[in-house]
Amino acid sequence: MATATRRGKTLKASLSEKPSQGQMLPEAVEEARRRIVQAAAEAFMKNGYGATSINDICLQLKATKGMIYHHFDSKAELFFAVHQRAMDINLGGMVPIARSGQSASERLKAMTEEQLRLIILHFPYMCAARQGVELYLLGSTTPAERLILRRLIVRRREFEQLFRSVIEDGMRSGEFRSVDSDIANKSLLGVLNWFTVWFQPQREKAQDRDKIISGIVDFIMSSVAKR
Amino acid sequence: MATATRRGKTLKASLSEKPSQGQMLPEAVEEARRRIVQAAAEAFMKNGYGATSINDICLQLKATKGMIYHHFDSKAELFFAVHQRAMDINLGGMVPIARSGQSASERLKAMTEEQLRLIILHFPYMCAARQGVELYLLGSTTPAERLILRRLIVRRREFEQLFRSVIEDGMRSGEFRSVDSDIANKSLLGVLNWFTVWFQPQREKAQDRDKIISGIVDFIMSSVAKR
DNA sequence: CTCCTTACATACCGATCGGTATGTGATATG
DNA sequence: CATATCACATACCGATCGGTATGTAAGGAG
Repeated sequence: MATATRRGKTLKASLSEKPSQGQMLPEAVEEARRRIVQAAAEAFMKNGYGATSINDICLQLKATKGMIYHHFDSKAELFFAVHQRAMDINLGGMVPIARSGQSASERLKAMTEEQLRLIILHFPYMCAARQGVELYLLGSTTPAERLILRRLIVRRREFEQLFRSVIEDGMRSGEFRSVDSDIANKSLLGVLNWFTVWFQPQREKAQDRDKIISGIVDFIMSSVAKR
Repeated sequence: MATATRRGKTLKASLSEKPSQGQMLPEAVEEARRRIVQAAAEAFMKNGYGATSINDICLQLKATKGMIYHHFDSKAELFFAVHQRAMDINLGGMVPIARSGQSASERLKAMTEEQLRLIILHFPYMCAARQGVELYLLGSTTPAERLILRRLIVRRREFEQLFRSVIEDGMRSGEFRSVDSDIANKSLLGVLNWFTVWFQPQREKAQDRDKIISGIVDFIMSSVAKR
């Protein structure tokens, strides 16, 4: 179709340096939103949610406040989008492993390993997500923000529950020693979450990363292994 | 001396509900500073450093901005005082145990247990201190703030080094299995630091607290124990 | 071509921020 | 008594915040 051809050209044009104004394709709009969320994630990582201004994100994005508010209603909703994306990544990575037919210890090992890789690969998102959890748990939010955060925390709990289930599976099957699964789970997540604080993606080299990952996996597996 | 007697009376008056104005005793000044730092710690815990305004602290303290700025030059210095106090508590608790003649595993167990108790006991300070570490590591600070934070991080490292030394002692003595002490240390601290995020002092009852503490200690000890 | 919508950019708003300048009442000093 | 100082309280400042109102250029529809 002629329309399709024209659309194809418009799409390519919109994906180049300067996107065209006026009516855009859904894909181009999606791309614009994606870029904003990416810039927001990086800004939130650097400054924290509270200390990040919309202007900071504009600077990162090399765009204006008008553009951001054209796509997102508020700073909170932008943070929501970042956190949402992080949970998509997390759940998308963990669910297949959790549902695989492997043994509990194999699954736990694969999950922690993959989770650490995902954190490194999507570092700004994961940093922002951790901040979201902190904000929610410490309860320092406006009612509007809290409403938005609540939805995210539901998915977060789903994510955390995956680890807990595997721990409990391992205890039932006798692979793991007897532990308080709730405490073990929170401690495990503490190790992973704190990783987003001290790890510096731009410093560490690839081989060091593998060492770090295997070291943390080792730490966690040992904490639930039988003596 | 007559002077001493008068001073004694003034001190008592200053420690009551409404402190007297005009010239105050050093002890009373110290008490005023202590109350400000306490209020600041609670505010920083609730809202985070960036999102906490001096007015928030005033509200918590039921005082005015004038009073706070009479005792502290800036918000950063106030945060510094909170973090400093937290490190006093931490080092004051850990050093004696670390230097005791006990075995590495006894020391590690005692240190984590005591650290968790200290976190619960001085919760606002510990939450603020964790935020300080995050702020520093993520590097989102003004040059002035960074200068102040740097001094704190030195003490923080001293604190963290205590755990690391014990881990290495345990490996040398054969009490612990062979691990990457740096990774194990950071993971251990992750468990402790994340505890300040998910633990809610006002909810948990005393007996539950003991269960939580022993659960976390168990998790950590197992992670370094020999199979 | 005109007209409308989209996708921004620009200019601006009230609120709030950290910080300061100044006023005020109590007390120590001489 | 006068005077100085301390310990605040009050009033205020420029800067910056999240958010909005409006202008404008680029398409698509007819």
